[in-house]
Amino acid sequence: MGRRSTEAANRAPVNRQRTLEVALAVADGEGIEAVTMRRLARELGVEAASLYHHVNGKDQILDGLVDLVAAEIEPPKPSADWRESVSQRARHTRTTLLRHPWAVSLMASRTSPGPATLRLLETGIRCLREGGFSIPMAAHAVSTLDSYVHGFVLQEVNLPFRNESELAAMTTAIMKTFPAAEFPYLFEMTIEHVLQPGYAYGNEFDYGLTVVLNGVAALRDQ
Amino acid sequence: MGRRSTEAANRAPVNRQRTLEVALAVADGEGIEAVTMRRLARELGVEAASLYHHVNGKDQILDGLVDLVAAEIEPPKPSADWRESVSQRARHTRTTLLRHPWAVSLMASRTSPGPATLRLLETGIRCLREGGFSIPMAAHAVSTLDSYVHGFVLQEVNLPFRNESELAAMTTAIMKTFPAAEFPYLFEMTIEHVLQPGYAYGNEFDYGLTVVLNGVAALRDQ
DNA sequence: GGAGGATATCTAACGGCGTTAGATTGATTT
DNA sequence: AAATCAATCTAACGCCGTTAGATATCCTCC
Repeated sequence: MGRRSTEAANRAPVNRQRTLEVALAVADGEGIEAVTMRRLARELGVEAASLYHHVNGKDQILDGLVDLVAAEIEPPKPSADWRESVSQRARHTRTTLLRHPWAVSLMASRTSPGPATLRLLETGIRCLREGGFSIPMAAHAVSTLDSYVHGFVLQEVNLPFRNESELAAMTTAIMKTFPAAEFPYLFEMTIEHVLQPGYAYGNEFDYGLTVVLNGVAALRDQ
Repeated sequence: MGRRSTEAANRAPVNRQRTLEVALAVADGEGIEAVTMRRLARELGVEAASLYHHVNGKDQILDGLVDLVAAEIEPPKPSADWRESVSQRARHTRTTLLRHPWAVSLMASRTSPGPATLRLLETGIRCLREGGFSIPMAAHAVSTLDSYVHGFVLQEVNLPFRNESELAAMTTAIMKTFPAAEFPYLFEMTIEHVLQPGYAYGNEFDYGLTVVLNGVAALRDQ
């Protein structure tokens, strides 16, 4: 009967790339845990088992997602100033990862890097090497920088609050659970810094980035 | 019949703490994905549903695991030198997390911090404050440091190789997949640095830590 | 000592997951 | 028209976290 055939014809073809696009949309919209074979299949108008003709398994989908996100990270503009280009790369990495909050943990845990992931690394090393870093110092520097950026964003995307009042609610709840005498410095910082109007954890990023860049600059001239 | 009763008597009592101990052992031995309600129950000589009388759900077990690991991180020895104590705290954090490779991602993603987690944070802030950091500078510093440490260990525990020869196999495999002209700096660094005898990614930690400490020191005197 | 209630455990099931085997369909080529 | 081949389907397997409700064990109080 032709019904099935017209349905199939009206449907965009299922393939690896379309599957990844759908997976990206689902992950962004409802979190990475909503990315299931059955869900992607439904989204593509197909049954779960059919996906295995286009993709080796879920792991390959996750690898593909990571590389999609890596590809989205805008490379730094060429600059004579290594500090500027390295800093740009770090900031672009962060903003991109914030758009795909599920991606940080995934990037670290995936096993086989895709082309975009390698390109991102290449870019980082290039900025440093062209800025005068020796090979070993560039290795130290890129490891330090990426560790900082990934570590920061990892914490940032997992914060259990999304605005100042939720933060206030959460911190005061924690403070009520424990006697103040037990964590004097923590409570002091909470009250006099974190709970001050205008505080946002994300603002710490630039301070830390400057710290790391300053430290890394010393490596260059070593 | 008394058989069941003696069995129950011979069995160590099931409770929250024992459940967490078993969960820790299973996670260390076979990875966090082996920590399932059914598995923990089997390990405790009980059915899965029974666990729900001692624990609210799997999330609570994961929270408990994170705090167990946090409690294991040895606090730095009191020292007049903030640099030394902060550095010790960072190194202890790393070595502990390396003993429980599943813990890094979990620590970041869990929502409600336990007492040991808070204590660890308190310790970090105290080292800095007693070392002469103002409240805002201590906030910047502890965020930067912990971001770096967690970020580094996150990459470290997810490395898809465990020794020099596996690293060599993997890197050469990657290099064969892509044309050398595409990633010149990356390949250069791989060949002239990473593949040199004695290289181990873990050694980068101390370089980065020094970098961050140097950068953070400038915050203090700002 | 027995009754009653609390606590702990059990069995059974629900809906979901990734994955596989094997049948079926549809289009393309011979 | 027959044969081939890729794409899809149905059905199932063994896991998962969690819940409802029956059952067993233990402690307390009369």
